[in-house]
Amino acid sequence: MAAARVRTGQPGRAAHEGIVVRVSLKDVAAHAGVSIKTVSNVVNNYQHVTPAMRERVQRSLDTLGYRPNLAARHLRKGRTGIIALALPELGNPYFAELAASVIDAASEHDYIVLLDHTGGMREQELLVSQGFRARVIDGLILSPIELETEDLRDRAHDVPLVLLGERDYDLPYDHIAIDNVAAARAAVRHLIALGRREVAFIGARRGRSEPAQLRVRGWREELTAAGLPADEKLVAATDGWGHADGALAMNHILDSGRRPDAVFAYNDPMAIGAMRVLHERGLRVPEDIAVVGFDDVIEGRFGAVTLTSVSPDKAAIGRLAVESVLARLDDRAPEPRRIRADYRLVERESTLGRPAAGKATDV
Amino acid sequence: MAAARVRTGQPGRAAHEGIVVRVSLKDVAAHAGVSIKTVSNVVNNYQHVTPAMRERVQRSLDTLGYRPNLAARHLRKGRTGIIALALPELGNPYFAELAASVIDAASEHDYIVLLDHTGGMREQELLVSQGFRARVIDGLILSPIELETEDLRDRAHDVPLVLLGERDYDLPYDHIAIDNVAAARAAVRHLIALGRREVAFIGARRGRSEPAQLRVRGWREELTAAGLPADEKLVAATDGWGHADGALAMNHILDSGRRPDAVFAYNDPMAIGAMRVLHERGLRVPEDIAVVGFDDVIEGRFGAVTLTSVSPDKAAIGRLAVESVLARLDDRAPEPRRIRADYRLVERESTLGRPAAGKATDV
DNA sequence: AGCGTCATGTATAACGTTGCAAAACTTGAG
DNA sequence: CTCAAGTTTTGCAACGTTATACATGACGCT
Repeated sequence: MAAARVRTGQPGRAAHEGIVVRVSLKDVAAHAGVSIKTVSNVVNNYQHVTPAMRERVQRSLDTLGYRPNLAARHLRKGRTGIIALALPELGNPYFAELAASVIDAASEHDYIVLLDHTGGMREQELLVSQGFRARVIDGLILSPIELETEDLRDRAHDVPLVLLGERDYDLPYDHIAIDNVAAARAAVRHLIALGRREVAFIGARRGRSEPAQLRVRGWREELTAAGLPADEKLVAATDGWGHADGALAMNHILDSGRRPDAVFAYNDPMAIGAMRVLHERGLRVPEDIAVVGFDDVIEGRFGAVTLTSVSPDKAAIGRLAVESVLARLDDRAPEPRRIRADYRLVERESTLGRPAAGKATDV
Repeated sequence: MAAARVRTGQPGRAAHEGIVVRVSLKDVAAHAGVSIKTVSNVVNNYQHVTPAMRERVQRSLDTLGYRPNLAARHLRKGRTGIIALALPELGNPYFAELAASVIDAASEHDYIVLLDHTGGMREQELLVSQGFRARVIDGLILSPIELETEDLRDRAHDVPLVLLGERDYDLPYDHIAIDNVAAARAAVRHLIALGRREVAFIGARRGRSEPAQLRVRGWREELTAAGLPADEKLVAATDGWGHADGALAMNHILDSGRRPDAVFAYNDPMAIGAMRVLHERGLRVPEDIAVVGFDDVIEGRFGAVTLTSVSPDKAAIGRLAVESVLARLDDRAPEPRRIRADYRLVERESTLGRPAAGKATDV
């Protein structure tokens, strides 16, 4: 009962008994006996206000419990204090952790985050990028999967856009990502250094847009550099990027009669799905097959076999994304930039030691 | 260059070359040669507009590419079209999946979701519940952890609040949750039916507020009902609810010299953390120790040992939460209600079969 | 003393929308 | 042909804020 919707007919009366009425600058001005603008000046920390006046107004502000009406402020200033973050899938812990990092970074600048998910579907991504889903935002951070260059080219919109993730567009937008090719090469290099010779890649996306292409390229380049064949038969394409897709892809490779001694997965959930399949089929990780994932999500650290993974600096990515949007909003920010975030390879049990089979003679 | 911030000095000019200028009702009215209000009427599907007029205005609307200014609309109507969702931790996949479900449900009603996370900390939860974090919202869905009854009692606010989760407050707010006691009892009953006699509980929260108390109670009640001792020494308290906390708690119990034949964890991440510890210490799941989790997150289905778990109907919870908020917004909605969502127990490998030790004579 | 300069406070006009009530039309009955 | 009773359209005010430009007064410098 206490907090039901209550509104007095006469706006401007002070709050009492825990019931809130909206109090506006006008009310505060009346209470303090000054003009509305002066109250506004105090609220906005305008420079030229005498300490005495400031204190007097502040007292009224506190007494009445004034809280600015953001809609009005927005209408006047054209700013909302909200940025949107559109991610493919919240179910993937990488994106969930990234979202948390963006929310925290935004919060430091007094910005609030409106979260949306696209399911990685072009249609949804288009809607988001055109601003049809959320229209009260100052800026947009988008992690696209299927979106094409032309979809973004004619984005008729003045809301600053910052792109996240692996997709690479030749367009004048800020783009924040780790160096996916280099990171993939580091992962494959690690496997090769362990004596692995047949490295499969799971998670190349079906369809024309090939969002996973940078990681596939890294895989190919590193194998080639090591003088090993980059056998495209060992690249398994999938429809999605979840645990189940990883499991499917792993089964697919094994069913084809191949028995790679290492697997590099597009991301951790897929790697974990693949490991489950290996377990079901009696293959040991890492002895028979080493596995490397991507994203370093928390669950990779608690399986029966902990997962080696490429670990992007999520906190940095979130922070950089927010800062880029805000910079562009304020017309600071030079040319659109491609920003590289840090990453590192975290080695765990899934790549511990040399292969059992290939090195059987050692035993 | 194409989509940089561009604004003409003269608002009201039509869009051209992919550059957007803000076009208002006034511009459309001028273009169509009618009053602003008539355009507004068309936009809002007002009843008394002749088809001819409607079409004429619509043509101008389309030509100029009118899009309503939500700030102005909000200022006028007092609605934003945004509801906030405040969750403890996005890193926990349960909450991530729940967030996805809320976003989808809101989207069906043309509402957008502002996401916040509290870290499960009272201070943050208080801020959120008082509306200090997000002030542009029509309603709030909050999943509290540490918040106390008194914190909510004097919530001086007219924004509808809907509570989610296990915490139970005796306050006039809608509250959506599964029957935690019954669900916990079902989990424990399942363990007992498998012949387990010493069931540990991990994840009772330290501190006075005891957010996990309902599940602990279910554990206690079911054991007692089965004539088994509910040994409080088998209840492990933790600081958090992540994988690491589960691992810690499991180690704690084993280090104390106890060797339960089953573990019921507060949630899946804790259960998985516990299973990792069991694996490290050479205990087999489920032969030596059966494990049941809570929340049925996706990762539980892909470990080396898949996890039996209580599966709340997340889609329903999200939908019910959104509907409750909106109902209260429209002053439909009777008394504040306690709504029970469905759940079921999903049995997987971690509770497959009878204990190896206790039933050794059978072999 | 006179003048310009600067600090401080204020009145007013937007921002784009919708509710209200009145104006301008239609229609039909008498 | 008039008038009442609609139907359709319009004008105006208001939502709460801030930018602009102006008014006031204090101060320092000739």
